[in-house]
Amino acid sequence: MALENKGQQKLDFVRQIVADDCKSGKWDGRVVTRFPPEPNGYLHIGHAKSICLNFGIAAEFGGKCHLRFDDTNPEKEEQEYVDSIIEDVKWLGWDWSENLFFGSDYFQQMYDWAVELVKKGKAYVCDLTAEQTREYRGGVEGGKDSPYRNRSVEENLDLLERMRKGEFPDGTKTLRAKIDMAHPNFNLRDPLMYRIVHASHHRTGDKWCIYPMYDWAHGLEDSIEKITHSICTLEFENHRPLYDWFLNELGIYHPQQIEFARLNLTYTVMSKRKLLKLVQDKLVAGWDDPRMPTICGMRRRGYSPQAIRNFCTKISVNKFNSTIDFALLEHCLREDLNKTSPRVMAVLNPLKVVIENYPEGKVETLDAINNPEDAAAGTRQVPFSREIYIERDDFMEDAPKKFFRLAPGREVRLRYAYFITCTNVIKDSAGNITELRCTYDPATRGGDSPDGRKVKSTLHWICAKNAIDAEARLYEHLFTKENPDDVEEGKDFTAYLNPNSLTKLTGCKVEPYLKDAKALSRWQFERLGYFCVDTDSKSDKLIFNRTATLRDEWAKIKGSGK
RNA sequence: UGGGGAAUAGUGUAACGGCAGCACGAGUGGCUCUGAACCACUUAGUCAAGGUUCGAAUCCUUGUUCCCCAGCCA
Repeated sequence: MALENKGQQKLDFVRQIVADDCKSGKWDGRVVTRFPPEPNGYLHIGHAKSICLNFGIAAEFGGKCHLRFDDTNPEKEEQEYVDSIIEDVKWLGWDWSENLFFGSDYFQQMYDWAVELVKKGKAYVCDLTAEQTREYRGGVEGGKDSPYRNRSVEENLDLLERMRKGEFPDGTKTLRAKIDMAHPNFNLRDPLMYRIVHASHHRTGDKWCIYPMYDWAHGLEDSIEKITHSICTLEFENHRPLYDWFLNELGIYHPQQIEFARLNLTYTVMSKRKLLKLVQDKLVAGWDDPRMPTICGMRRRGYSPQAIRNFCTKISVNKFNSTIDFALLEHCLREDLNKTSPRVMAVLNPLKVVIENYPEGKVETLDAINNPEDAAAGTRQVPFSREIYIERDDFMEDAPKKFFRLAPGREVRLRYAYFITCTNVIKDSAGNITELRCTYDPATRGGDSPDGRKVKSTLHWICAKNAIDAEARLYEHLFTKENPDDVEEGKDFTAYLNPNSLTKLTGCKVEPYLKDAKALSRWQFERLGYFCVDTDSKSDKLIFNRTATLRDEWAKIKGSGK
């Protein structure tokens, strides 16, 4: 496992704490972190930040990182999500070894500890309804004590036991910690520990009808697993006093909670609720729609695990909210894909070219380099004949000065093949260009001219006789706004969905070399971008997702109107 | 309004009382059988005002702005 932080002496604030603790011997040199997802949705790039932080720290400091499902709410959690989360963390390249845990496995221990707190007079059964509980909690001026706050230990013990046994309907009773109803931090105003929910749990079935709240459960889970550094997001900062209170009252092993800022990305929504809405309202094709910032969506789009990990290293970790420029993610993507993706030629919008002085019926094969960044990737053979396809965008009848590509009378190079010169433009009755006539120079075979003359550009092309048809799916940002939540009163984040976020192109032409390309394999289509074989692709119906375009100088010139 | 956090180029992130640096983006040029990659250069910053100090992004004071918290969600 490559350590992205190896040799990096600047530690982020979390790693600094861990390093200091290792030095002082606070945890006897142990480092144990955990990634604790709730299995109620698919993982996204924001989770990747947390995953890389937790697993990364464990790897760098010679510790362990647990994968723990925080499954304390049976009404929202499903096995489907457990499976996808396991798959995604694995795909990102992290390994939890035997340390796969479920919060629900600790339900009995949690209950025993609750009984202990009741016996200490630190917890009580409360009969207030949800609405009353809210009223009693109060506002900034403070709350007031529940009328059930001073029940005897015996009565509380009896009621708690009967809650567990299922004697009471949902919502009629709760177990609450007895702390301080006037505390300025709302989380300490006698927080709920258990609520009654007669629902089947994806792992414990109907064994339990009371379920622990996050604040009660989470620290206990960390304690049981002997976590050293419990890393969570900023919104739990207000909960830390409660995290500490429970562990102190119980007098059990007490990890340190550390909070960091969650990831925000331009042109992206990150909350599970919003992603779920996109899926449920069919605004995207599913959780793994390549436009989604989910791990499975990005995988299908063609992102590599390494690109995502490099990105997570690069953005670092901090305590204040920030929004990362999507361009940085794309930079990390291209950086990795450039090194690792085999090159191939494909024509997205074909324009037929007939090379008039090339012998009819002749087919020859030419050597092409698979990856100029990686000599070990070797070479392949590309067929060539009299009729080929080039990209429509690579020809202009009235070419401006900065357009270097093919135009009437102009000579260009066909990659790995020959120099050709455009001699004639053929149009249909509506004036659309349907075909180009060219001549070639046989002396330039392979792409070099013996007389040393230069051409301004090199075009990709596909031999018409051997071309394979393919579909290409081109993606843009899902939203047209950098911040999709920045909308007018009364609208929500779906108001600025990009109508052009997906363009399906059929009739694309690709090299025969791609005939058996495997699902999810990643390629660079030369001069166009990085593409990934879609999971729905078949050998007789190839589908490619455009992961990212190549940086495109000409597009900038064209776009600026120069 | 109570409590908890935080502010460094357009964006992100370093500098831990001692030269404000790096990356992305943007721009210019070089190179090129990918207008890619690569290389060089340019651009632009300490929230504000006071104070301590030989010296402050860093310490102190005051202010400003932003984020989080009143689910029987996590």
